Amino acid sequence: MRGPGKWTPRQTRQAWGGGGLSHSGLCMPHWRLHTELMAESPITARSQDFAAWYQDVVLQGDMAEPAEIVKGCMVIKANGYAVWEVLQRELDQRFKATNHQNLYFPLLIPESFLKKEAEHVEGFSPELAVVTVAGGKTLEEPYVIRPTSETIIGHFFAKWIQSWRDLPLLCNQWANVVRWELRTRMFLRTTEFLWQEGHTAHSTHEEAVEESLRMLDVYAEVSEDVMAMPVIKGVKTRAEKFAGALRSYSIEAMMQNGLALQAGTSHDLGQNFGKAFDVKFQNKEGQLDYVWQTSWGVSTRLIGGLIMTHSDDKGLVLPPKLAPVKSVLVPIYRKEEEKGPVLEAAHRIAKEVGAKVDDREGQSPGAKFFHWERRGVPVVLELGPRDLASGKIVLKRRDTGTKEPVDQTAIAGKLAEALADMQTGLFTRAKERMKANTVLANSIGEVEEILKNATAEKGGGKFVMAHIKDDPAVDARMKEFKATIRNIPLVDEFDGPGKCIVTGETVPHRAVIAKSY
RNA sequence: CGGGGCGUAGCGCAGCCUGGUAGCGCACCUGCCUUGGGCGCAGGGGGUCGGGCGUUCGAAUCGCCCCGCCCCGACCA
Repeated sequence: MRGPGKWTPRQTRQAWGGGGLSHSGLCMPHWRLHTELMAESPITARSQDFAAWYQDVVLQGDMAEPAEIVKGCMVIKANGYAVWEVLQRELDQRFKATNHQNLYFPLLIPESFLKKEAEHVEGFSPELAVVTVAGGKTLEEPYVIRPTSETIIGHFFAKWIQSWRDLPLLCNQWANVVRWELRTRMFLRTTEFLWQEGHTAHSTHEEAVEESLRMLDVYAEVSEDVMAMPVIKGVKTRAEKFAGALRSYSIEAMMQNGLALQAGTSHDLGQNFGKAFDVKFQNKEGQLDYVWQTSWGVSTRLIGGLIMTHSDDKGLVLPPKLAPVKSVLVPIYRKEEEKGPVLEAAHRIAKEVGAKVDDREGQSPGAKFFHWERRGVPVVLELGPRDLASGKIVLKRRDTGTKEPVDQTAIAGKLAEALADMQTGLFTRAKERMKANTVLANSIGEVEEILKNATAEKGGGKFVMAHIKDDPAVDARMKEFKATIRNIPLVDEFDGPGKCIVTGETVPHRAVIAKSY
C-alpha cells in the first residue's frame, strides 16, 4: 500500500513546480538517462531544489525515513544511527575528559515545574506535549514530556547541593526530547529528537561562564576536527537566547546553500533556575547563596548539518573520522576460475587495511559502486583479475571522485593517506565556501539588498557581517528580510567597533546576520 | 495554524473526466547467464486502490466527511 505519508520524489518534484513532467530527462547527469527505473532512485540536483536534494540524500543514503504514522517523527536507520554513535563517542570522551559524569533524569516532568521559571515556561509552552491521562485515570497534575530538563534537574540539584564542597556539580545526560513542531525536516527539526544536555552548578558566576565557554569550545572542536564542519562561535542576542538563560552562546555553521544552521548551544543560566528551584549552598564564609548554573546541548541535528555541508549530487559524503565504514573493497571477477583468487586476495587485503568486502553474489560491480557511493563511504577499493596480474589495486575517493591504481604492497599507507587528505580537504573546502559567502554590510539597505535574493535558488544565502546592536527591537527589524542575527562572534575577524546600522550607536564589532534553518 | 499539492504492489507511475471488480516499469523469488560504473533471458509471488459514510444492480472511478504526507509562509535545536 502506498499508505499515508511517503516523502516521495514525485511529491517533492511537484512541490517545486515541475509537475513531475520531464525534469528527469532534461538536466540529469547522462548516466541517469538509462537508470531512471533503478531501485535506488536518482537524487535531485542541488541546483534544482536544495530541499528535495537534502531529502533524497537522507533517503538514498539510508540514514533515516519519515515515521509516517507518528506526526513529525522519523526513524533513524542503521546508517544514520551509526554516525550518531560515532558523534556520541567523540563528544562523550571529551565530556569525561572535562570531568563530567553521565546520569539520567525522567522523561516526564510535572507541569508545575515548567512554570517556576517565568521566561522558561513562556518560551516552551507552545511546543509542549502533555500527558493528562495515565493508568486509565485523569492525572491530578499533568506531566509534560521533557522539551529540555533544566527544571527537573533544578529540583534534584536542590536536594543534592548543600555546601560549596558539593560544587562544581558537572552532569550530562544522553536523552530524547519532544518539542511539538509545526514544520519538520529529517534530522534538522523533528518532533522527537536525540541529544545530550549538560547541566552544571557552580559557586561563582565566573566559573559558570568559564564552563559554558569551555563546552562551546568542545562543540566547535568536534564540529571542525571530526565533522570537518567550520563554525562561528558567538553570543546569541537577547532576543534569540534560550528561554531562562542569562546569556546563550552558539556555534553557527553555513550549509551549501548559504543558510545558517545553529549546530550547538551553551547557556549561562545565571541564578535563574537556582532561585526558581531553591538550589542553595553554604559558601566558605558560611553564607547561603544560590548556585550559578549552565546547560549546553547538541543534537541529531548535527547529522543534518553534516549532510548539508559535504554531500553532493551523487549522494552522501561522510568525512572519514565520522564514517562508520571507512572503506569498502569490491571484488571483480568474470569467470569462475577468477573468482577464487580474487576473493582470496580481496579478503587478505581488506583484513590488512580494515576494509569491508562487498562479496554479495548476483550484484554487478557497477551496482555495488553506486550503492556505496550514495551511502557516503569515503574510499572504495576495486580489485579484479587485471589488478591481480599487475599487483595493483584501484583506490577511488568519494570526495574528489579520483581513481588511482596503487601497488598492493603500499595500499595500507595510501589508504590512510587518502582518508587523512579527505578529512582536511573537506574542511578546507567548507571553510572556503563559508568565507566566499560572507560579506560585509554597512547599512540596513545593504543588508536588505544582499539578503532579499539570498536563497539557494537565487544563487545562495550569505552571512552578512554588520555592526548591529543587541536589542530585541533591532532583531525584529531583521524579520523584514526573513533573517536573524545568528550570533555576535567571540572573536572579531573584521574591523572592530562601528556604528549600529539601525540605531547608530557604537557597538564593539560586527555580528552575523543570515537566513537560517 | 493559513495557502497549495498529493495519497493505486516495496519504489515510480497509468487507470478516474465518460462507474462494470486493477495494470505497467523497477525491485523481490526460482533457474540459467553475466560481472572493471546501475547485465540479459525465462518463469513466479505480491494490492482491504489512505480511512469512513453515502449514491448505484455495481465505486479506484461520482458526492460528503476525516486522516496523513510534501512544499510555501507565521513559531523553533
